[in-house]
Amino acid sequence: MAQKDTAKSILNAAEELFSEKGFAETSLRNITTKAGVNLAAVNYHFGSKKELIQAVFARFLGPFSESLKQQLEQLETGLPGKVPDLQTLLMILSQTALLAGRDSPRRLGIFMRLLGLAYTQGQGHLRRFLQREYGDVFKSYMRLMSAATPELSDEDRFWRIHFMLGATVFTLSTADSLTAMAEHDLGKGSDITQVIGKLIPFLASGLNAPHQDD
Amino acid sequence: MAQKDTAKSILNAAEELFSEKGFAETSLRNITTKAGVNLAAVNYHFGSKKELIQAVFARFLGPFSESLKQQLEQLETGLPGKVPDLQTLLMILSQTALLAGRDSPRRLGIFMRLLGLAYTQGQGHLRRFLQREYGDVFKSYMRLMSAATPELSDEDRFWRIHFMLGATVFTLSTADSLTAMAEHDLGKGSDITQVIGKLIPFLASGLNAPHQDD
DNA sequence: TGTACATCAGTGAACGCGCGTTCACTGATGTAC
DNA sequence: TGTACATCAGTGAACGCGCGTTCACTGATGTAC
Repeated sequence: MAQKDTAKSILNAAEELFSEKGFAETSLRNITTKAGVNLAAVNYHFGSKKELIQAVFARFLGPFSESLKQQLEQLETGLPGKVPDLQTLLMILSQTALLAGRDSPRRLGIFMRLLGLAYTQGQGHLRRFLQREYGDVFKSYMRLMSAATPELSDEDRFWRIHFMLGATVFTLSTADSLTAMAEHDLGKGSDITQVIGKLIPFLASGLNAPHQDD
Repeated sequence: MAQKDTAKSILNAAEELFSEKGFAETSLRNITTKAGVNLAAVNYHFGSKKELIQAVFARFLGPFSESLKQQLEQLETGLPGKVPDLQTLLMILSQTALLAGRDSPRRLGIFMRLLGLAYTQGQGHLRRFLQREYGDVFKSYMRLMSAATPELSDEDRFWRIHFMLGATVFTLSTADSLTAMAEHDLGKGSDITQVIGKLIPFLASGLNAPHQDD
């Protein structure tokens, strides 16, 4: 095996296995067997299992957040002083995500599953890592979101953005089994681009729902 | 400790720890220490860790599904031949869920976190168990949902129901940290009933979004 | 009413196993003089 | 150009540890005659 291939095949195997089974249920022996490399190579290249987990996220989120940052800057210089509308913002986010996962059609689904796991499983180190590395781009995007929905109260916007996040992470992360179900029950398969196409009107409509008093 | 208390305190401790850390990350030693019982008591009362996990779900879902089944039957006998509308169906579901978690305000959030874990973590045995035990009530409810949204194509309905499910499971399962965030960022706390109150208009609006061609 | 036995909830200690990590080592490649 | 040394990627075997499970056992309660 040529140099550098070892680290790469560890990342590939880890990404897939983590997304299928979760972090704790996936052992380094699972990963190195699948990758066809020596067990000790994980600790040699990444230091520890925790750092391997972070590296898996960084490989996806690094390019993604870079590309998102550029898009947002272009928007600013293209239309100085103007605020992009909601539709534009949602499109930018989904296009950037699709682009970041373009290596394989399953990649985005796999990554969404990882993101869901990061939220639901313990892994405090992972949340701190994500916050530290990508917190700034996230905040920029959120500022634009606020500007694009001036009619919403801060409270309604806060909650509805999280409703959107939930619908997105959950359905894209289970997109594999959902499309299989749709194929079986309705005779209509779909790929992740089509699912996103169905998701966006749902999200936009939910976000703009009339305010309802408690 | 009086008889039967041992099994109950194991269930209490397991429910809480599983929801905090996931199934694999929670050891029987964690659970029995927290419950203040002997390690071997888990296998004595439940047989194995897998069966303990199922028992945790059964304790919540048993009463929940019974109560939901009754509500649906009452609906049928109260308005024979008529189909309940979407608003009614959503209300019934959320009321039943709130009722099933009434022991403590945190209970419903805890259970939603468990449900999210059941989806995202391996646990094939758990999905089979849930399907076998509660598949029928689920199907009845879905039939009513279809009847209540005749204007939607089967495909749009299928996907939008899963978008709703995602938004619900995700936000209710992280409701603790989200309300803390809302309190910190906006100075406005909220309990789970209020979150559901905000969620329902979002879901109803998303489900009824205009159809958009791919 | 008293005795013998059965059932039951719970216990303490040990079992083998797979885990993440460590470490001394190898062999190939690069660098200095 | 040749030799000595340093760096680097990767290896094989072992480490101690916490895991789920098992098992022989105890002591209290219930049942039969």
